[in-house]
Amino acid sequence: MEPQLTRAERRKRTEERILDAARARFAELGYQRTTIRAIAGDAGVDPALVMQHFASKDNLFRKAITEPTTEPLTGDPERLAELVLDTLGVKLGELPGGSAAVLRSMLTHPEATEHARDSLTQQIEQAGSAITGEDPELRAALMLATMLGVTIGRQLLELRPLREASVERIVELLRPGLRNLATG
Amino acid sequence: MEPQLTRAERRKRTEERILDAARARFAELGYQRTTIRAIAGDAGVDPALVMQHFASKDNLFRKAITEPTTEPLTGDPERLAELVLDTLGVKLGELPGGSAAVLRSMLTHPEATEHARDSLTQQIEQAGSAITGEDPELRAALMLATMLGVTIGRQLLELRPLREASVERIVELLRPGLRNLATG
DNA sequence: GTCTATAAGCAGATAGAC
DNA sequence: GTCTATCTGCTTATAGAC
Repeated sequence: MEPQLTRAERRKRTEERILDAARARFAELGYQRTTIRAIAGDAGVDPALVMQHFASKDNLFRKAITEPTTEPLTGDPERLAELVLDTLGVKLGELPGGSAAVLRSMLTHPEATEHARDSLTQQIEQAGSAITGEDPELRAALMLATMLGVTIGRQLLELRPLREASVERIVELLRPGLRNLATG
Repeated sequence: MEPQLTRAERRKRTEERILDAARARFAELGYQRTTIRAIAGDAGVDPALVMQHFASKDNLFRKAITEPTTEPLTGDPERLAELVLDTLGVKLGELPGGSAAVLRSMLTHPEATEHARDSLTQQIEQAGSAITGEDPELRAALMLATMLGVTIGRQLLELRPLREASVERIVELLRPGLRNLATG
Protein backbone atom coordinates (compact mmCIF):
# COMPACT_ATOMS: atom_id res chain seq x y z
CA MET A 1 0.00 0.00 0.00
CA GLU A 2 1.00 3.62 -0.48
CA PRO A 3 2.22 3.16 -4.06
CA GLN A 4 5.03 5.57 -4.96
CA LEU A 5 4.21 8.45 -2.61
CA THR A 6 6.50 6.90 -0.08
CA ARG A 7 9.59 9.02 0.27
CA ALA A 8 8.94 12.52 -1.00
CA GLU A 9 5.27 12.40 -0.08
CA ARG A 10 5.75 11.17 3.45
CA ARG A 11 8.48 13.71 3.93
CA LYS A 12 6.15 16.46 2.81
CA ARG A 13 3.42 15.29 5.15
CA THR A 14 5.79 15.35 8.09
CA GLU A 15 7.03 18.80 7.19
CA GLU A 16 3.48 20.10 7.02
CA ARG A 17 2.69 18.65 10.44
CA ILE A 18 5.78 20.30 11.86
CA LEU A 19 4.95 23.59 10.18
CA ASP A 20 1.40 23.55 11.53
CA ALA A 21 2.64 22.90 15.04
CA ALA A 22 5.28 25.59 14.64
CA ARG A 23 2.76 28.18 13.44
CA ALA A 24 0.51 27.46 16.40
CA ARG A 25 3.32 27.73 18.93
CA PHE A 26 4.90 30.80 17.39
CA ALA A 27 1.48 32.45 17.25
CA GLU A 28 0.80 31.67 20.87
CA LEU A 29 4.15 32.36 22.51
CA GLY A 30 6.25 34.29 20.02
CA TYR A 31 9.58 33.28 18.57
CA GLN A 32 11.82 33.34 21.63
CA ARG A 33 9.63 31.45 24.05
CA THR A 34 8.80 28.75 21.54
CA THR A 35 11.13 25.76 21.71
CA ILE A 36 11.94 23.16 19.09
CA ARG A 37 11.16 20.56 21.72
CA ALA A 38 7.62 21.82 22.16
CA ILE A 39 6.99 21.98 18.44
CA ALA A 40 8.29 18.46 18.03
CA GLY A 41 6.11 17.29 20.89
CA ASP A 42 3.01 18.83 19.32
CA ALA A 43 3.81 17.33 15.94
CA GLY A 44 4.53 13.94 17.47
CA VAL A 45 8.08 13.73 16.18
CA ASP A 46 11.55 13.81 17.63
CA PRO A 47 13.21 17.20 18.13
CA ALA A 48 16.19 16.03 16.09
CA LEU A 49 13.89 15.33 13.18
CA VAL A 50 12.78 18.94 13.18
CA MET A 51 16.40 19.96 12.82
CA GLN A 52 16.89 17.41 10.05
CA HIS A 53 14.09 19.00 8.09
CA PHE A 54 14.62 22.68 8.80
CA ALA A 55 18.25 22.96 9.90
CA SER A 56 17.65 25.76 12.41
CA LYS A 57 14.95 27.36 14.48
CA ASP A 58 15.27 30.59 12.58
CA ASN A 59 14.82 28.84 9.27
CA LEU A 60 11.78 27.01 10.58
CA PHE A 61 10.29 30.33 11.62
CA ARG A 62 10.97 31.78 8.19
CA LYS A 63 9.22 28.88 6.50
CA ALA A 64 6.34 29.00 8.96
CA ILE A 65 5.51 32.64 8.28
CA THR A 66 5.77 32.42 4.51
CA GLU A 67 2.23 32.69 3.30
CA PRO A 68 0.41 32.61 0.00
CA THR A 69 0.10 36.25 -1.04
CA THR A 70 -3.03 38.21 -0.23
CA GLU A 71 -5.38 39.69 -2.80
CA PRO A 72 -4.49 43.22 -3.96
CA LEU A 73 -6.14 46.34 -2.61
CA THR A 74 -7.38 48.19 -5.67
CA GLY A 75 -10.44 49.94 -7.10
CA ASP A 76 -11.96 53.33 -6.48
CA PRO A 77 -11.72 54.88 -3.01
CA GLU A 78 -15.14 53.79 -1.76
CA ARG A 79 -14.51 50.26 -2.91
CA LEU A 80 -11.08 50.39 -1.26
CA ALA A 81 -12.51 51.16 2.13
CA GLU A 82 -14.77 48.13 1.79
CA LEU A 83 -11.87 45.89 0.77
CA VAL A 84 -9.87 47.01 3.75
CA LEU A 85 -12.83 46.39 6.01
CA ASP A 86 -13.26 42.95 4.46
CA THR A 87 -9.73 41.89 5.24
CA LEU A 88 -10.28 43.20 8.74
CA GLY A 89 -13.37 41.04 8.96
CA VAL A 90 -11.30 38.02 8.04
CA LYS A 91 -8.64 38.91 10.55
CA LEU A 92 -11.08 39.52 13.34
CA GLY A 93 -12.75 36.19 12.69
CA GLU A 94 -9.68 34.06 12.81
CA LEU A 95 -6.20 35.03 11.79
CA PRO A 96 -4.53 32.69 9.31
CA GLY A 97 -1.74 30.77 11.07
CA GLY A 98 1.22 32.44 9.44
CA SER A 99 -0.17 35.92 10.01
CA ALA A 100 -0.79 35.24 13.66
CA ALA A 101 2.79 34.07 14.07
CA VAL A 102 4.18 37.18 12.42
CA LEU A 103 1.91 39.44 14.39
CA ARG A 104 2.95 37.97 17.71
CA SER A 105 6.68 38.35 17.11
CA MET A 106 6.47 41.51 15.03
CA LEU A 107 7.86 43.73 17.78
CA THR A 108 10.59 41.48 19.14
CA HIS A 109 12.02 39.42 16.31
CA PRO A 110 13.97 41.32 13.64
CA GLU A 111 12.96 39.05 10.81
CA ALA A 112 9.30 39.19 11.81
CA THR A 113 9.51 42.97 12.04
CA GLU A 114 10.87 43.13 8.53
CA HIS A 115 8.27 40.72 7.25
CA ALA A 116 5.46 42.76 8.79
CA ARG A 117 6.90 46.00 7.48
CA ASP A 118 7.29 44.64 3.96
CA SER A 119 3.81 43.19 3.94
CA LEU A 120 2.22 46.39 5.24
CA THR A 121 4.29 48.56 2.91
CA GLN A 122 3.09 46.57 -0.04
CA GLN A 123 -0.53 46.92 1.03
CA ILE A 124 -0.03 50.62 1.64
CA GLU A 125 1.39 51.13 -1.82
CA GLN A 126 -1.51 49.27 -3.39
CA ALA A 127 -4.10 51.12 -1.38
CA GLY A 128 -2.31 54.43 -1.86
CA SER A 129 -2.53 54.23 -5.62
CA ALA A 130 -6.30 53.80 -5.34
CA ILE A 131 -6.67 56.96 -3.26
CA THR A 132 -7.18 60.37 -4.81
CA GLY A 133 -6.31 63.72 -3.28
CA GLU A 134 -3.43 64.72 -1.06
CA ASP A 135 -1.06 62.35 0.73
CA PRO A 136 -2.53 59.14 -0.64
CA GLU A 137 0.18 56.94 0.91
CA LEU A 138 -0.14 58.54 4.29
CA ARG A 139 -3.89 58.06 4.21
CA ALA A 140 -3.45 54.45 3.18
CA ALA A 141 -0.91 53.93 5.95
CA LEU A 142 -3.33 55.33 8.51
CA MET A 143 -6.07 53.02 7.27
CA LEU A 144 -3.87 49.98 7.63
CA ALA A 145 -2.46 51.13 10.96
CA THR A 146 -6.03 51.39 12.22
CA MET A 147 -6.67 47.84 11.17
CA LEU A 148 -3.47 46.73 12.81
CA GLY A 149 -4.41 48.36 16.09
CA VAL A 150 -7.88 46.90 16.12
CA THR A 151 -6.57 43.44 15.25
CA ILE A 152 -3.97 43.58 18.01
CA GLY A 153 -6.48 44.96 20.48
CA ARG A 154 -8.99 42.25 19.80
CA GLN A 155 -6.89 39.19 19.03
CA LEU A 156 -3.75 39.60 21.09
CA LEU A 157 -4.56 41.98 23.93
CA GLU A 158 -8.11 40.70 24.10
CA LEU A 159 -9.63 44.01 25.15
CA ARG A 160 -13.06 43.26 26.50
CA PRO A 161 -15.13 45.74 24.48
CA LEU A 162 -13.50 44.52 21.29
CA ARG A 163 -13.93 40.85 22.20
CA GLU A 164 -17.60 41.24 23.01
CA ALA A 165 -18.55 43.24 19.96
CA SER A 166 -19.52 41.47 16.75
CA VAL A 167 -17.26 41.80 13.77
CA GLU A 168 -20.12 43.42 11.85
CA ARG A 169 -20.57 46.10 14.47
CA ILE A 170 -16.87 46.90 14.53
CA VAL A 171 -16.79 47.14 10.77
CA GLU A 172 -19.85 49.38 10.83
CA LEU A 173 -18.29 51.77 13.33
CA LEU A 174 -14.96 51.93 11.53
CA ARG A 175 -16.49 52.46 8.08
CA PRO A 176 -17.01 56.25 8.23
CA GLY A 177 -13.48 56.94 9.41
CA LEU A 178 -11.91 54.68 6.83
CA ARG A 179 -14.06 56.07 4.04
CA ASN A 180 -13.04 59.52 5.13
CA LEU A 181 -9.38 58.56 4.84
CA ALA A 182 -9.91 56.82 1.52
CA THR A 183 -11.87 59.54 -0.22
CA GLY A 184 -9.83 62.52 0.96
CA MET B 1 31.05 67.31 50.63
CA GLU B 2 27.84 65.33 50.09
CA PRO B 3 26.36 66.02 53.53
CA GLN B 4 23.94 63.31 54.67
CA LEU B 5 22.71 62.06 51.28
CA THR B 6 25.30 59.35 51.39
CA ARG B 7 23.67 56.01 51.80
CA ALA B 8 20.02 56.15 50.84
CA GLU B 9 20.60 58.89 48.31
CA ARG B 10 23.47 57.23 46.52
CA ARG B 11 21.51 54.01 46.44
CA LYS B 12 18.60 55.79 44.85
CA ARG B 13 20.83 57.37 42.24
CA THR B 14 22.28 54.02 41.29
CA GLU B 15 18.85 52.47 41.06
CA GLU B 16 17.68 55.25 38.78
CA ARG B 17 20.67 54.78 36.50
CA ILE B 18 19.95 51.07 36.31
CA LEU B 19 16.28 51.70 35.65
CA ASP B 20 17.04 54.14 32.87
CA ALA B 21 19.39 51.69 31.22
CA ALA B 22 16.84 48.93 31.68
CA ARG B 23 14.04 50.96 30.11
CA ALA B 24 16.18 51.78 27.11
CA ARG B 25 17.22 48.16 26.56
CA PHE B 26 13.77 46.72 27.14
CA ALA B 27 12.32 49.31 24.78
CA GLU B 28 14.83 48.49 22.09
CA LEU B 29 15.04 44.71 22.29
CA GLY B 30 12.10 43.53 24.34
CA TYR B 31 12.18 41.56 27.54
CA GLN B 32 13.64 38.26 26.41
CA ARG B 33 16.54 39.55 24.34
CA THR B 34 17.60 42.04 26.98
CA THR B 35 20.25 40.72 29.37
CA ILE B 36 21.08 41.82 32.85
CA ARG B 37 24.69 41.97 31.74
CA ALA B 38 23.91 44.47 29.01
CA ILE B 39 21.86 46.66 31.33
CA ALA B 40 24.66 46.63 33.89
CA GLY B 41 27.14 47.52 31.18
CA ASP B 42 25.05 50.48 30.04
CA ALA B 43 24.60 51.69 33.61
CA GLY B 44 28.29 51.26 34.36
CA VAL B 45 27.76 48.86 37.25
CA ASP B 46 28.40 45.24 37.95
CA PRO B 47 25.74 42.69 36.92
CA ALA B 48 25.67 41.35 40.46
CA LEU B 49 24.79 44.79 41.71
CA VAL B 50 21.70 44.82 39.53
CA MET B 51 20.60 41.61 41.20
CA GLN B 52 21.36 43.06 44.63
CA HIS B 53 19.04 45.94 43.92
CA PHE B 54 16.23 44.23 42.04
CA ALA B 55 16.53 40.54 42.95
CA SER B 56 15.41 39.24 39.56
CA LYS B 57 15.11 40.24 35.95
CA ASP B 58 11.36 39.99 36.07
CA ASN B 59 11.17 42.28 39.07
CA LEU B 60 13.46 44.77 37.35
CA PHE B 61 11.16 44.76 34.36
CA ARG B 62 8.15 45.33 36.58
CA LYS B 63 9.80 48.32 38.22
CA ALA B 64 10.99 49.68 34.89
CA ILE B 65 7.52 49.77 33.36
CA THR B 66 5.80 51.29 36.37
CA GLU B 67 4.99 54.82 35.35
CA PRO B 68 3.41 57.85 36.89
CA THR B 69 -0.25 57.67 35.88
CA THR B 70 -1.48 59.51 32.84
CA GLU B 71 -4.02 62.30 32.91
CA PRO B 72 -7.66 61.19 32.69
CA LEU B 73 -9.64 61.23 29.45
CA THR B 74 -12.76 63.19 30.26
CA GLY B 75 -14.97 66.02 29.01
CA ASP B 76 -17.55 66.24 26.27
CA PRO B 77 -17.16 64.09 23.15
CA GLU B 78 -15.53 66.77 20.97
CA ARG B 79 -13.07 67.60 23.71
CA LEU B 80 -12.39 63.88 24.18
CA ALA B 81 -11.32 63.43 20.59
CA GLU B 82 -8.84 66.27 21.05
CA LEU B 83 -7.48 64.78 24.26
CA VAL B 84 -6.94 61.45 22.58
CA LEU B 85 -5.24 63.16 19.67
CA ASP B 86 -3.05 65.06 22.12
CA THR B 87 -1.78 61.94 23.82
CA LEU B 88 -1.13 60.53 20.38
CA GLY B 89 0.89 63.63 19.59
CA VAL B 90 2.99 63.00 22.65
CA LYS B 91 3.47 59.38 21.76
CA LEU B 92 4.38 60.11 18.17
CA GLY B 93 6.95 62.64 19.27
CA GLU B 94 8.80 60.48 21.69
CA LEU B 95 7.41 57.69 23.77
CA PRO B 96 8.16 57.93 27.48
CA GLY B 97 10.66 55.23 28.43
CA GLY B 98 8.34 53.01 30.40
CA SER B 99 5.64 53.09 27.73
CA ALA B 100 8.10 52.16 25.04
CA ALA B 101 9.28 49.20 27.08
CA VAL B 102 5.74 47.95 27.63
CA LEU B 103 4.82 48.48 24.01
CA ARG B 104 7.78 46.48 22.74
CA SER B 105 7.10 43.44 24.91
CA MET B 106 3.32 43.74 24.94
CA LEU B 107 2.79 40.78 22.63
CA THR B 108 5.39 38.39 24.02
CA HIS B 109 5.70 38.93 27.75
CA PRO B 110 2.69 37.97 29.87
CA GLU B 111 3.20 40.66 32.46
CA ALA B 112 3.64 43.33 29.80
CA THR B 113 0.50 42.10 28.07
CA GLU B 114 -1.43 42.44 31.27
CA HIS B 115 0.01 45.86 31.96
CA ALA B 116 -0.93 47.08 28.50
CA ARG B 117 -4.40 45.61 28.76
CA ASP B 118 -5.01 47.17 32.16
CA SER B 119 -3.75 50.54 31.05
CA LEU B 120 -5.83 50.54 27.87
CA THR B 121 -8.88 49.25 29.68
CA GLN B 122 -8.66 52.10 32.14
CA GLN B 123 -8.39 54.65 29.36
CA ILE B 124 -11.25 53.01 27.52
CA GLU B 125 -13.47 53.22 30.57
CA GLN B 126 -12.63 56.86 31.09
CA ALA B 127 -13.16 57.74 27.48
CA GLY B 128 -16.28 55.59 27.26
CA SER B 129 -18.01 57.49 30.01
CA ALA B 130 -17.43 60.72 28.07
CA ILE B 131 -19.10 59.34 24.96
CA THR B 132 -22.82 59.62 24.33
CA GLY B 133 -24.94 57.35 22.18
CA GLU B 134 -24.73 53.63 21.56
CA ASP B 135 -21.81 51.39 22.49
CA PRO B 136 -19.71 54.05 24.17
CA GLU B 137 -17.07 51.61 25.37
CA LEU B 138 -16.73 49.96 22.01
CA ARG B 139 -16.32 53.34 20.38
CA ALA B 140 -13.73 54.33 22.95
CA ALA B 141 -11.90 51.05 22.43
CA LEU B 142 -11.79 51.65 18.68
CA MET B 143 -10.40 55.13 19.23
CA LEU B 144 -7.61 53.84 21.44
CA ALA B 145 -6.93 50.86 19.17
CA THR B 146 -6.47 53.29 16.33
CA MET B 147 -3.93 55.22 18.35
CA LEU B 148 -2.18 51.99 19.25
CA GLY B 149 -1.92 50.94 15.63
CA VAL B 150 -0.60 54.30 14.49
CA THR B 151 1.93 54.40 17.33
CA ILE B 152 3.19 50.90 16.54
CA GLY B 153 3.28 51.62 12.82
CA ARG B 154 5.29 54.76 13.26
CA GLN B 155 7.51 54.06 16.26
CA LEU B 156 8.15 50.34 16.14
CA LEU B 157 7.57 49.19 12.58
CA GLU B 158 8.79 52.50 11.22
CA LEU B 159 6.51 52.51 8.21
CA ARG B 160 7.90 55.05 5.79
CA PRO B 161 4.74 57.12 5.13
CA LEU B 162 4.16 57.43 8.87
CA ARG B 163 7.78 58.32 9.60
CA GLU B 164 7.91 61.00 6.96
CA ALA B 165 4.65 62.69 7.86
CA SER B 166 4.56 65.37 10.52
CA VAL B 167 2.74 64.68 13.74
CA GLU B 168 0.41 67.59 12.97
CA ARG B 169 -0.57 66.16 9.61
CA ILE B 170 -1.26 62.74 11.10
CA VAL B 171 -3.40 64.27 13.81
CA GLU B 172 -5.25 66.33 11.22
CA LEU B 173 -6.05 63.28 9.11
CA LEU B 174 -7.16 61.17 12.06
CA ARG B 175 -9.36 63.87 13.60
CA PRO B 176 -12.53 63.32 11.54
CA GLY B 177 -12.59 59.61 12.15
CA LEU B 178 -11.95 59.94 15.88
CA ARG B 179 -14.54 62.69 16.23
CA ASN B 180 -16.98 60.48 14.41
CA LEU B 181 -16.35 57.69 16.91
CA ALA B 182 -16.54 60.04 19.87
CA THR B 183 -19.73 61.83 18.93
CA GLY B 184 -21.67 58.81 17.74
C1' DG C 1 15.98 7.16 8.31
C1' DT C 2 14.94 7.79 13.15
C1' DC C 3 16.21 8.58 17.81
C1' DT C 4 19.68 8.68 21.93
C1' DA C 5 23.11 10.97 23.97
C1' DT C 6 25.76 14.79 24.30
C1' DA C 7 28.18 18.90 23.19
C1' DA C 8 28.33 23.91 23.37
C1' DG C 9 26.72 28.32 24.58
C1' DC C 10 24.27 31.53 27.09
C1' DA C 11 21.95 33.92 30.78
C1' DG C 12 20.05 34.24 35.45
C1' DA C 13 21.16 33.64 39.95
C1' DT C 14 24.35 32.77 44.11
C1' DA C 15 28.23 32.49 47.36
C1' DG C 16 31.94 34.37 49.15
C1' DA C 17 36.41 37.19 48.73
C1' DC C 18 38.00 41.85 49.33
C1' DG D 1 29.14 47.37 49.79
C1' DT D 2 31.15 45.88 45.48
C1' DC D 3 32.90 42.53 42.38
C1' DT D 4 34.92 37.72 41.03
C1' DA D 5 34.00 33.31 40.17
C1' DT D 6 30.88 29.77 39.72
C1' DC D 7 26.65 27.08 39.58
C1' DT D 8 22.47 25.76 37.46
C1' DG D 9 19.30 25.23 34.08
C1' DC D 10 17.72 25.52 29.59
C1' DT D 11 18.06 25.46 24.55
C1' DT D 12 19.92 24.81 20.02
C1' DA D 13 22.55 21.98 17.49
C1' DT D 14 25.40 17.78 16.40
C1' DA D 15 27.38 13.13 16.20
C1' DG D 16 26.77 8.69 16.06
C1' DA D 17 24.12 4.24 17.45
C1' DC D 18 20.38 1.30 15.78
